[in-house]
Amino acid sequence: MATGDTKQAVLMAARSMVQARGYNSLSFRDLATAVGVKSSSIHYHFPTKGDLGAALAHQYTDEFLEYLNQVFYTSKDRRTCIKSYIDVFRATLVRENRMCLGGIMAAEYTDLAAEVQVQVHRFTQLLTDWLVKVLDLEPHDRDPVALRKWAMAIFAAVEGAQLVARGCDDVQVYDHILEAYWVAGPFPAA
Amino acid sequence: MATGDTKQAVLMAARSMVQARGYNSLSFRDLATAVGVKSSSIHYHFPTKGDLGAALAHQYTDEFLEYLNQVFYTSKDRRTCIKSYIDVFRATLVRENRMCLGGIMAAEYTDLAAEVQVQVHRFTQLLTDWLVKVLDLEPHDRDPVALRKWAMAIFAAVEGAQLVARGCDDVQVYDHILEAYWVAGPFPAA
DNA sequence: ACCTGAACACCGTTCAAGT
DNA sequence: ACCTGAACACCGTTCAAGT
Repeated sequence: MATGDTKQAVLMAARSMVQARGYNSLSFRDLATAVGVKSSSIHYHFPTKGDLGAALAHQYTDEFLEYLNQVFYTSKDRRTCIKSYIDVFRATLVRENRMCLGGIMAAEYTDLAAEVQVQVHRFTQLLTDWLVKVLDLEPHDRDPVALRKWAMAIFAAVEGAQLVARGCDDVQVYDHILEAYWVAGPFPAA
Repeated sequence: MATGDTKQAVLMAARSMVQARGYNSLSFRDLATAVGVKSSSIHYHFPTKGDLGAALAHQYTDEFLEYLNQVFYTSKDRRTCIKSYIDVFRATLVRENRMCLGGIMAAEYTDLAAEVQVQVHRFTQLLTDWLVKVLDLEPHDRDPVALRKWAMAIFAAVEGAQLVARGCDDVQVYDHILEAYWVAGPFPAA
């Protein structure tokens, strides 16, 4: 086996396990079995579960953003970008009712090691940065502060739709919620 | 100790523990220590962790709804009802960065016992029922199907705001997101 | 450099035993 | 009716030992 193969295999296996069952349910022994190694070997690459979780979230954020930036540069259209954004979250849901790593870790936040919490912040920050960039593609009347709040609102609304749809075990729920978002936003005007 | 006291004490302690650290992190031994009894005693009242989780979620939903119905009957005003709804979710967040039981269990959904999953569905169903009732207080142009989607959108948007704010460890984030929701809903119109 | 086996204190669960 | 202690197979973690 080439150098770094085990480490990458662990990260890959861990990612899908966390997205499926949550970070707390992630077991070094299950992980070891999946990769074909002993649990103590995983501790060689990731001394603590926190180290693994942090590496996992960091890599996840990077790849997520790489994809989003690709979307941004190929479309340069606000509505298309947001539609693609929505589709990524939908796709994870379809894949065995999985959830966004950032979302599931936010739910488990209080119980996370400090180094993992930092990665949750980083994920939220970088994704809302991207959304700000997208919203800025077309003219609007919001100042920078209001714009960031708007981006966070979109981020939260999509995370929430995914969370609720997962709880309903039904991707259609995700579609219905997003349909309603498009119509008028979640709240009554007056 | 009077009859049923231990059982109720277990439910109360378990609720705040789950809201703080998640269902998966709930430990029968911690719970036993908190209540002042041995872990095997808890199994007398709740044979499995699933039994405890289901009882917990059921009671939580009932109390939540009792409060919301109180709000509904005293105000009978759409905007006031939704503002109260938002405030309840804010209050749980303020209390030591806790989260809605329904939300945190939705995140852990795949790992939950079937009887707990059912209670997650029940929570979602009854809260959106209440939101439908509230939205119906004032005239609108949506058919029953669209109305339910609207209610689910509000439900998801608020859950999402709580989730993201928790991940940021900052109640202000919750306020900012809801501020943006009120302005125009999360998505750009055109 | 990378992996392992054995040990530690934890977990949910079971069950025979106590009152 | 309610509680307990001891046992079971599981956790993450550590560490001395192997190659």
